[in-house]
Amino acid sequence: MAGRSHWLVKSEPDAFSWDQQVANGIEPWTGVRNHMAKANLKAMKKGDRAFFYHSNIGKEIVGVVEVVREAYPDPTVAPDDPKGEWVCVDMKALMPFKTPVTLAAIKADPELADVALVRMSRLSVMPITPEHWTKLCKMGGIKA
DNA sequence: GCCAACGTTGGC
DNA sequence: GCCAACGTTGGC
Repeated sequence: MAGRSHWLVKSEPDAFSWDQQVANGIEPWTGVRNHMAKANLKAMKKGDRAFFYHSNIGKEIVGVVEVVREAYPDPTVAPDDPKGEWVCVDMKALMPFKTPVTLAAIKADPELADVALVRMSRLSVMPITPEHWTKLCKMGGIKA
């Protein structure tokens, strides 16, 4: 499909890991409390794909997920949250990377120097350009 | 365990 | 509205 966007989402495996995503199948991606990340979540369309990145432990891209439900109110937001409304999307595990792509490998590649993961390390949901998507899929040993 | 980056908070 | 202090995240 034309115009499909690509993303990268981060999770600490202690909190929510790729294995859990695979085991659960479809899983709401909740807990985002950052405005830039929220804007990215809202921009996701059904059918968009995202890399699943393990932060802190592993520090590597471990698989690909697909957006199966577009942004809706995050049920984990406290009713009295002064920040008001946050959103989440539903993700489905699509396929694992044959070879996880580590942060070190991404940093070591000049072509990937401007991937948001490197430049804005604290952002938990970020867009990935088509070029970077293709390259990272190749590095992960899967077809884009 | 430390430190850098960055968002948020609170005093003014 | 500015800016310093503080808390959180995430890499090392």
